[in-house]
Amino acid sequence: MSADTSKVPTPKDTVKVDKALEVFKNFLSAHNFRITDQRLAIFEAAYYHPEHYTAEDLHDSARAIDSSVSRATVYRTLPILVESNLIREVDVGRDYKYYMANRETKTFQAQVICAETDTIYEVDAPFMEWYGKAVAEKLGMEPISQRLQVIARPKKKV
Amino acid sequence: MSADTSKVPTPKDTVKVDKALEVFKNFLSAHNFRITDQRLAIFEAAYYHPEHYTAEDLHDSARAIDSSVSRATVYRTLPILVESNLIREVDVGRDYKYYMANRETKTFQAQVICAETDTIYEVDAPFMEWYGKAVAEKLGMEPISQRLQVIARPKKKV
DNA sequence: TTGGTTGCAAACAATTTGCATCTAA
DNA sequence: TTAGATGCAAATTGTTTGCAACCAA
Repeated sequence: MSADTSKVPTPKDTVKVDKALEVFKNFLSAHNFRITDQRLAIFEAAYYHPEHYTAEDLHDSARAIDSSVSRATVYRTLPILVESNLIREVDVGRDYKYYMANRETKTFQAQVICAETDTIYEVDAPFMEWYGKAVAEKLGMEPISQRLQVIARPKKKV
Repeated sequence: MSADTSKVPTPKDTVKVDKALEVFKNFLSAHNFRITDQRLAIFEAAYYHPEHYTAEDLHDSARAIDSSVSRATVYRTLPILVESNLIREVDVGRDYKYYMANRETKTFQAQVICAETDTIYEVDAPFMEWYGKAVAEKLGMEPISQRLQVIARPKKKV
């Protein structure tokens, strides 16, 4: 998350932080959206939040940075963050949505949801991109996005 | 769907209809649930409904059979139908759920959702069973269920 | 100055639930 | 007879929206 206070941030950290923040600011400007304290607080909370989080989680985290952030503004800012590709939505079929930072997106990822702990794991699933394309192909279509989700339980040790 | 009215139902049709109904009635009895007119109407509407449908769609269809069926009873009966494996839930990430009859389930099916028409297509995806297992395996888990969904658009004709 | 933003509270929409009444077994 | 079912309407819950006050550009 935020820099370890026990030492000065490394140049590398600074560069990374600035890059994402810059992307966000540029995105706002490019769309004639204003750069407000609330949006910056939500960005910081959203981009550096570890693991998956709900809108409510994000509301809490953003308030810790700027207590004036309202729930409505969180909900209004989430689509902007998703659109700018800084975070992504992870819908696992609950009645609320999860989000997570897009810090270092590599290959396609599937979600494995543990039925016992409800934890959501992101797992590399490199073949999916191709396989989803093959499935869509059967209907003469091309994929825009896809998701593979596996509800699973821990294997019993033998 | 229902028998062609231009001819007498074949013995085969009759057997199929009776079988599903019997499964439902047996399921109810086995769980000490009562066999009511409303549940029978909902079963019939749910099991013979073509394609995917929402709870609201089902409510309409069931009312056409028995006008006394309330929305609450539809919602209360859906889990029973899913549990008895006569229908299955198809969650495509909207704010309401879809259902569809489990008439002849063969291999694993993926959903392809057309971004232009919103139509949901069920497509055989025989490898998924194995692939989902492989993905869960990476975490030392075994799959309980899985879903592959592809949002797609029609390919442009060249 | 002014058009985009905000917080608040009310509005929404799908689904669930409390309760008095009904009914299958 | 009686435990389970039903319809109705109210409640729930995550999310959206109208609006007057605000404020970034």
